[in-house]
Amino acid sequence: MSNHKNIKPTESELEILAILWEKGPATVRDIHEVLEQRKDAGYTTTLKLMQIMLEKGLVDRDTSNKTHVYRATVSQKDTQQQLLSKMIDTVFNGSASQLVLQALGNRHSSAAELDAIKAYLDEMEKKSK
Amino acid sequence: MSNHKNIKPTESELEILAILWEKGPATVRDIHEVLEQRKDAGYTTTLKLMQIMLEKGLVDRDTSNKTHVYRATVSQKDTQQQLLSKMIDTVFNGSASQLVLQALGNRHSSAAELDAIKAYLDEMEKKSK
DNA sequence: ATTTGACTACGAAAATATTCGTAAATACAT
DNA sequence: ATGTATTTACGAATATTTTCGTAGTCAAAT
Repeated sequence: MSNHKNIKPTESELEILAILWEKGPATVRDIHEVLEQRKDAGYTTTLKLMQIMLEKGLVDRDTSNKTHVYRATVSQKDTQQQLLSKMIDTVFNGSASQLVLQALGNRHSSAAELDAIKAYLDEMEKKSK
Repeated sequence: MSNHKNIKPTESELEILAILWEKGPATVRDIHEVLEQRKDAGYTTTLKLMQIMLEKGLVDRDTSNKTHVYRATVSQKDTQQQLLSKMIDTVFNGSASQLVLQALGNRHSSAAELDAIKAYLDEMEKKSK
């Protein structure tokens, strides 16, 4: 029952969220240093983006120190779910399993990962009986 | 080795592509009638979008009759792959299997679909030996 | 031949997203 | 205290996407 709000981050916002999810709470500079490695954007661009994300409620921040610390307010899982759902609907004809096969097909997954998926499938079938 | 180009349709373009993939070649009116059911956009809006898609090479068209017939030039599969890849990278920490579990979790898939996935996994494991 | 209706072309407005420059605030070192 | 470096705030320029109005074309019906 987690979350009913529509999470719709833009492309750039998603990149920032991803970093926040991975590293946990971080400053603008932290984020910017990561982004800098793949794109070239100015520092204030990152800052502005994060301020906009604050307005939208995608993040909040601790302003008790001069250098603010930002934190994602939307969970990675909810966001994943949201985006997946949309993608399945629009690009995979509404079929989750079609997406699954496609995802497994063109990526390498370790044997352990595959086993985990199989175990999960077994679990589902058991429950559905 | 189908396709090296970067397919990056916008949100609206993707909706149109989805319809073209499903119905095959279609006129602007065909597309618009489908879109009309979920959003309210004017006819010329759809037309303009499709003209832009033509410029970008996402579609081509048969102009031998007055009413042009559009056809997707990018395949559904290539587009799926492209979008999936990006999504896995940015939202699923690079792990395809993480995406798979998430996709299976919150959607209903039929027993037959699940079996198909399992069969596929078995196939992969066999080959990797 | 004229009207009517459906179509395309196209420019441009409106909405949204991205980028950046500049100013003000703060902390720290000299 | 003054200078330096780092930060935030914020307006505004730019770029991109979406929307639509208007004009012109064509074919079929009157």
